[in-house]
Amino acid sequence: MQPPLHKKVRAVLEARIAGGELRAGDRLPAERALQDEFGVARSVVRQALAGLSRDGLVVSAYPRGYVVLGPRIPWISRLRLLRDEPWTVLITDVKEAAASERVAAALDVPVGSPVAERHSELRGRVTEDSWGLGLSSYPLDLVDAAGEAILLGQPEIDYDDLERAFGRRIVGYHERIRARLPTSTERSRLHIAHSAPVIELARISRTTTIPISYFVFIGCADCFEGDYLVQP
Amino acid sequence: MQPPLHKKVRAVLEARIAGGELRAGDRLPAERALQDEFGVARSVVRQALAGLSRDGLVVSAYPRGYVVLGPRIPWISRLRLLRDEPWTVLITDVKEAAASERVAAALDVPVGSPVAERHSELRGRVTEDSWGLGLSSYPLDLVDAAGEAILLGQPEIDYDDLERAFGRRIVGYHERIRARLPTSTERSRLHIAHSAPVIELARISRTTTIPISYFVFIGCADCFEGDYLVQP
DNA sequence: CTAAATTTGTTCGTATGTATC
DNA sequence: CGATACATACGAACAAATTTA
Repeated sequence: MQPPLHKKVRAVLEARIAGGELRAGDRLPAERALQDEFGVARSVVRQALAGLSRDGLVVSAYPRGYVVLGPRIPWISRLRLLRDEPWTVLITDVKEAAASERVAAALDVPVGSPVAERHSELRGRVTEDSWGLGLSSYPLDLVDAAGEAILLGQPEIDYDDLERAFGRRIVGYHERIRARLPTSTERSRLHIAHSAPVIELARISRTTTIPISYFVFIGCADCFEGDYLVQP
Repeated sequence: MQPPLHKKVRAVLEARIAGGELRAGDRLPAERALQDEFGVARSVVRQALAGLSRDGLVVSAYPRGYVVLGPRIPWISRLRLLRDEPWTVLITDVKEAAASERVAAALDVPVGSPVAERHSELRGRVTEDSWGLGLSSYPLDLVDAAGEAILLGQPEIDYDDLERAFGRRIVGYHERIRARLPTSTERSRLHIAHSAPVIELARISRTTTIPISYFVFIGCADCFEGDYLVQP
């Protein structure tokens, strides 16, 4: 059970964009050129491009190729940062915890079940302002020791890691965006006023049968916007 | 230059969901069954299903078929209504106007150019509460008389109408979601408190070269959430 | 101004893999 | 274990739109 080809192609292109090899405004090589380079069918290349387009990294400039839009923040690629300042992601805490009611409902496990929690924070690199708070939760009663090591030990986790930890393929995720006023905790951690709204993104990643990850990100409403490219 | 097949298939399935022929929780016919029914290739069926899935109307329940999630509000299908009450859409005003700075920037036309404006309102059918306000703007200097008639005359406009009015294919759109506090006008029209945030969705539809529609929807933050299904 | 080249979009057909029941 | 149904993958051809020669 190896990862599908289109994911590999996509990962390579993503790395080239993140690494600066392809910059915003650049044109991607033509589909047929990528087809030849990777030795795959054109449909595979197109699947990869569709994925990059969904995440806002590239856009089709038909019929002049695909244009790079620029790098995004990993795992919240559909939230666009409205600041020019460079940012940094801090993993502030990684621990085992008992599932709260909300997490339990999202992950479809009993309240109090063991979950891995990964707290993160996004902040500006210059001003050191905190722009957003993240929390990922993973059900621990579904993984073995090796999986637990991935979820609780690694500095960073991407989707491939997640699939390895659970030994299952992620078939999709469901993302919800809401706006609301901040709680007092959020106000103090994000240093925002009582009346400044926050934007909340909640994502449940699913295998074919069960949810395996619940991610919530809360950011200042004036720092982020949801950003979706849709091809009808 | 007729519309692509996958759009036709999608339109038929959309109509079946909107019309109640397919209800939430139902399973869609298998891809191969649809392939036979419509007499198209399976890739075409899959394109149609991918589109429905993006709009939150169906979801893949691999490998048990596609499941219907239920009808959505047209042209804001990616905003999910958080109320159970039935809703209704009112076209409150249709007129020619001069492009404001914001509209002009979005549509890439000079400030003051003629645009068609379509104001709409979404409200609960029982309580008659107003939940959201919509405004679509279309550049009029790019259409002929027939196009103008469509943009300024028809009761409802969908994407096919738009393509007819401009004689060009819409290749995609860019949707942005933001949260903010309401303006005084919005407060009074939506009957919300000063501190209750609103969610703002802005969408630019584009042909290959130019934007041809700018749509802004503003809703109470506690009435709507962005709702995105992503298949990585 | 026209024609060719380029590149994505659409569509077809087929085959095999994989998860669920 | 077999049937079902989606996921992945290959290959090919033509259409449509833009740029270039």
